[in-house]
Amino acid sequence: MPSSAGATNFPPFRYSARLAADIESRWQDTWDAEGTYNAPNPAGPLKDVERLAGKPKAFILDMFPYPSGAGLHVGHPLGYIGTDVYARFKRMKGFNVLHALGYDSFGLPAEQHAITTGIHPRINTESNIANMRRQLRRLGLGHDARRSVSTTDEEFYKWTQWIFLQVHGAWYDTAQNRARRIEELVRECESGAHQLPDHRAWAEYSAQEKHDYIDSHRLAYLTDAPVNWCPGLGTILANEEVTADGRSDIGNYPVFKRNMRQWMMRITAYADRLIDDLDRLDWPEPIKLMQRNWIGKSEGARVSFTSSAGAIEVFTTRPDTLFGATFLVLSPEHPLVSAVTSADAAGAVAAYVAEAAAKADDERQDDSKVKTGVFTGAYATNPVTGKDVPIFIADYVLMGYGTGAIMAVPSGDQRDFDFARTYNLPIVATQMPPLSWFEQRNIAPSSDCSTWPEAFVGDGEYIDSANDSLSLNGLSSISDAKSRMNVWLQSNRHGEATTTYRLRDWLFSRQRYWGEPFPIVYDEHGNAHAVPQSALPVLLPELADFKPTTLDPNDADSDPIPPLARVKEWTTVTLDLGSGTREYKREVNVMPQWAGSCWYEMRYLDPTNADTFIDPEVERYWMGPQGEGHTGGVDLYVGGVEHAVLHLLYARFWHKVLHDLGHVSSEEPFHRLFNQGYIQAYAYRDARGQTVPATEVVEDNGTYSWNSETVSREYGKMGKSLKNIVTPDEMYEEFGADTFRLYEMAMGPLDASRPWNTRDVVGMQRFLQRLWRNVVSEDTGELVVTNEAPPEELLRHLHRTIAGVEADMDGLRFNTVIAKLIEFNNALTQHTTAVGTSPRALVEPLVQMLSPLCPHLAEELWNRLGHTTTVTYVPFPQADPALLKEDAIEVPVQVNGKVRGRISIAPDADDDAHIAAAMALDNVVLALEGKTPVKTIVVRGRTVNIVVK
RNA sequence: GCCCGAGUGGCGGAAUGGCAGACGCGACGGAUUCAAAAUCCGUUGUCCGUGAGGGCGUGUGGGUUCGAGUCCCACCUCGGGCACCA
Repeated sequence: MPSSAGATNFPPFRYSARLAADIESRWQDTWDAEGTYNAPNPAGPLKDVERLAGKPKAFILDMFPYPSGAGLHVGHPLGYIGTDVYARFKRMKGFNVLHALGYDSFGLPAEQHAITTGIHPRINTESNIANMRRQLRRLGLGHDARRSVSTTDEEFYKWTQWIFLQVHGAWYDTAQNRARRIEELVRECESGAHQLPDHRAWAEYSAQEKHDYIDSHRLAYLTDAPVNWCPGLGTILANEEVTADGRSDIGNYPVFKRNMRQWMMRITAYADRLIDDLDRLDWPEPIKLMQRNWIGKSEGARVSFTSSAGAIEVFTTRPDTLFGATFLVLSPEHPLVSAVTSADAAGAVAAYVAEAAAKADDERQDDSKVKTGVFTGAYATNPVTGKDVPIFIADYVLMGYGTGAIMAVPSGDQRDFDFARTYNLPIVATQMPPLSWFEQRNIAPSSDCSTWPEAFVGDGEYIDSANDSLSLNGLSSISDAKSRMNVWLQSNRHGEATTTYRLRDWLFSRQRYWGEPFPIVYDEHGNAHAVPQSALPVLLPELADFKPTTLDPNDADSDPIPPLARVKEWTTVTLDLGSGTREYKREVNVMPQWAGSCWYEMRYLDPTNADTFIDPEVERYWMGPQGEGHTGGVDLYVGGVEHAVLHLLYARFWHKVLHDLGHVSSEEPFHRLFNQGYIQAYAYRDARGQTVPATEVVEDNGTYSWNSETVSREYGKMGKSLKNIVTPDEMYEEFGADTFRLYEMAMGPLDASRPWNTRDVVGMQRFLQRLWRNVVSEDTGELVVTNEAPPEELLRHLHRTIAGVEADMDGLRFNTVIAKLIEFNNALTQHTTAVGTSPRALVEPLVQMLSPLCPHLAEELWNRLGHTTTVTYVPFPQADPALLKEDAIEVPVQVNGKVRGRISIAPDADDDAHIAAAMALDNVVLALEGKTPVKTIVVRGRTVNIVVK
C-alpha cells in the first residue's frame, strides 16, 4: 500500500535516507580499505616519511571519552563531528592531520556494573567500546583507527605506571624551578650541596632517616590526607555523596572525616608555572580565569599574634589592614584550640568543634548562612596596636588553607563584618571609602563603621593606621600600604610576606579494583619501593567479587579493605630490589581515572611503540614547540567546559613533569583549547511528576500535552530516566549520517548549548536533496552537469562563498559555513531549475566545500563527476580577489541614529561623496526639514549619520 | 555560597560599536495534482496605516556614545565547576 504508492511516484534517484545509507556504507568501507585517514609518523612503527612531504602538521584532539554502557545519544558526537569537519578542512588546506579517538575505559561505572551483575568489568568495558566504535564508524569520522588506544589495555597502562614511576622518582628543585631525578637529590645530599634541615651531616642520618627524607621530597608521596570514610559501605566517598548531616547518600550510613594514608601528587610545586604558562596558551579567557582562581595564588603575609598558648600565626592577604584587626578566628581543627581555650569556655568550644567536624567544607563556606562561632575565652595581642583582641573559633575558617587561623578585619572583609555584627565585636575603619561609596549606599561619609551597611573593599585613603614606628596614614593604594606593612613586620620580627595557594596536592589513591595498580611495593618496615621498569606492567589480578568489604558502620577507626587486598597470592611478591631477594607487599589501592587521561594524547602519536611511551622524534613532530617561546602541544583540543579545571590542570602538571625530566619537548599538552557546548533536550512530566516519552508529547500554543493530559516541560540533559533520549542510530535510519552531521553543525555555534529538535533535521536533508539534484537527475541518475560557462553573478556569489566559508571554517563557525553554502546552493538551484543543467565550474567547488561536513555525499558526487581519487586531499577552492570586488555597495543613511534610507555608492568613495548622496535622498530631506545639521559622521562603506537639532 | 558562562521572532539561531532577525524549522498563501505526499514560488518580529511610511522592539533598570544586541554598573533567570563522577 504505502510501498506501491511510494514506489510509483518517488523519484528513483532521489537523495533519500536509503540512498544515503548505501552511499555512506560504501565509502566507509573504501576509507577503511584504503586507510584514507592514516596519518604518517616521522619515525617508529608508523613511519612514512614520503607522505610527510614537508606538509605542516595539525594534531586535532577530542577529549577522551568514557565508553558508557548506555551507548551514545545525539549529544555525544557534537564535538567529534566538529573536530572531524575541522580536520577534513585542514587536510584540504594541505596539512598532515592526525585525528584519532581512544577510550578512557577504567573507572567507577564499569566497577559498579561489575558489582551489581558479577560480570568482569573488562568484558563489559570491551563490549561497550565495541558498541561505541560501531556507532561512531557509522558517522564517517576520519580517524586513524590504528591509534585508537584504551587505558585498560595492558600495553597502555604499562606506560601509565611508568609515568607514575617518573613522578615518584623526581623531586622539585625550587632553585632551578623544575623537577629533577631523585638520584640527583641523593647525590646532592651526599656531597653536601643540598642544605639539610638540621645540623647533622647526611652520613649521620640512619638508613631509615635517609629513606624518609628522600621520600618526603618526591613528587608522588605518601601522607595522611583527610577523606570521607564510610565503613558501612567500605569505601571513601566524594563530597557530593555525603549528605548535609554527614551520612552516605547510598544506604544512609555514618561518614567519618578522618585522615588516611594516601598517595599524593605534589602539583602545588608547579602552582606558579601552571599560572604563568596560561599566558602562552591559546585557550578561552574564562577557562584561564577558572584555572587561575582554582590555583588561587594570593600574596600576603604571615603575622604572628602572641597569646597565652604561644604565638598564633595567621595568614592574611591584607596585611595593610592589620590596624583594624579586632579579633582572631581559628579553624575548629586548629592545633592550638585546646591550649588557648579557657576553662569556662571549654564545654562550648568542644561542642562546636564536634559540630563543625560533621559538616562538609562547601557547606561551611556557604556565605549565605549565618556565621557561627564560639569565643575561646582567650586573647591575643595585635602586634601593631598592642591591644588585646579576643580569639574565636568559627567553621568558616578552614584548616587546609593558609595557616588555619585568620586575623579578622571587619571593616575590610565582608565575612568578618558579618561575624562582628553577629557577636557585637568592634569594627574599626583603617581606610576611608571614597565619597561615591557612601552616595551609592545613601549614607553620610563617616569613618564610624557603625553607620556602614557592609565592609569596604578597595582603594581608599588609610586612616588611624599608625604606631610609633609605622604609619600608613595618607597612603591611598593597597599595594603601597601592603609593602610598607610587610617591611615593618619583617624588620620587627612579627611576620613576613608570603604567598599561599588555594590549590592542594592531588589525592591519587582509590580504594577500588578497576584502575591501574600502583607499581609500588612495601618492605617489612612499611617503606615504599618502586617496582623496576622491567617488571611493568603490574597486571591487575583476576577477581570474582568486586564489592568493597563492608565493615561495622559505626567504627570510625577501621581501615578500608580494597578489593586487591583480598587477592593474597597477588599482594605478596618476591623481588630483588638491590638488597637481595626478599618478600614485599604490593600497594593495594589503584590509581584514579584521571591517570590515563593525563597523557593519552601522546600514546595516540605512537600507539604501538613497545620500547618507550612515545618516540621523542614523533613527539617533537606532532607536539613540539612551533617556535621561540611556543609551549608546543596539541593544535586543537575540543571538549566540554566541565573539564575546565581538574582534568586540564592534572594533565598539564604531568606533562610539565615529563618535560622537566627530558621525556617530551613540549611544555604544555594542549596548546589551543575550544569548549564545545552541550546538546540538551526537553523532558516532560505529568501531574504526578512522572516523566512521559518526549517524542509523544504534542505542543499547542505554548502548552504541552501527552495522551491529551497536560504535562510540564523541563530542560536539561538527555537521559534514560527523563525518557528524552534520541540516538544517532535513529538519525542514521531516518536521514543518514551526512544529514545528521550537518544538522548538528548547523543548529548553532559549536561552543553554545542548545536543545535537540528532531523536527528541524529535515531542513538539512532538503538542502542536500536540492544540492544532489543540482548534480544528479532524480529520475535517471544521470549527471546534469555541463561545461557551460557560469553566469557572472553566480560566479561572484561562488567566490564570496568560498572566502566566507574558508574564514568561518578556520574559526570553527560551522553554522555560518552551512548558511553560506545553502545560500549559494539556493542561487544555483534557481539557475539549474531554469536551464536544466549546472555549470561544472560552480558544482565542483561546492562539492569540495561540502566535503568536510558531509564527506560521504561529497565523495559520491566527486566520484560521479568523474574523479577517481578521494576528495579528502583535494586542495580547498581559492577565492579570486578580482571576483570579490563589488562595483557599488549599499550604505544606510541615519538621521540622529535612525535609518532613513540607503544609498548605493562605490566602495572607495570618499566622505564628501557619501554625504552628497545621503543629502539627496528624499526621505533624508524630509527628516531634515526645519532642523539644523550639527554634525555628520561617515564610516566609509558602513554608514552615514547626520546629527540634527 | 564561591568561581565561570548564557539570555535576540512561535522555535534553533545570524549580526569587526554602524541596515537587528542571515540560514533552517514551523505557520500562512499560491503553482503543480483527480486528490494527497513530494517539489517549486511567495509572505512571515510587533503595533498604526489602503499605501508610501511611521512608532516600538535583543531578560530588567541605569550609564557611556553621533550611534549599543555588542562596551560599563546593578539586578533577575537559566546552565557548568567546586578536588573520590571524570
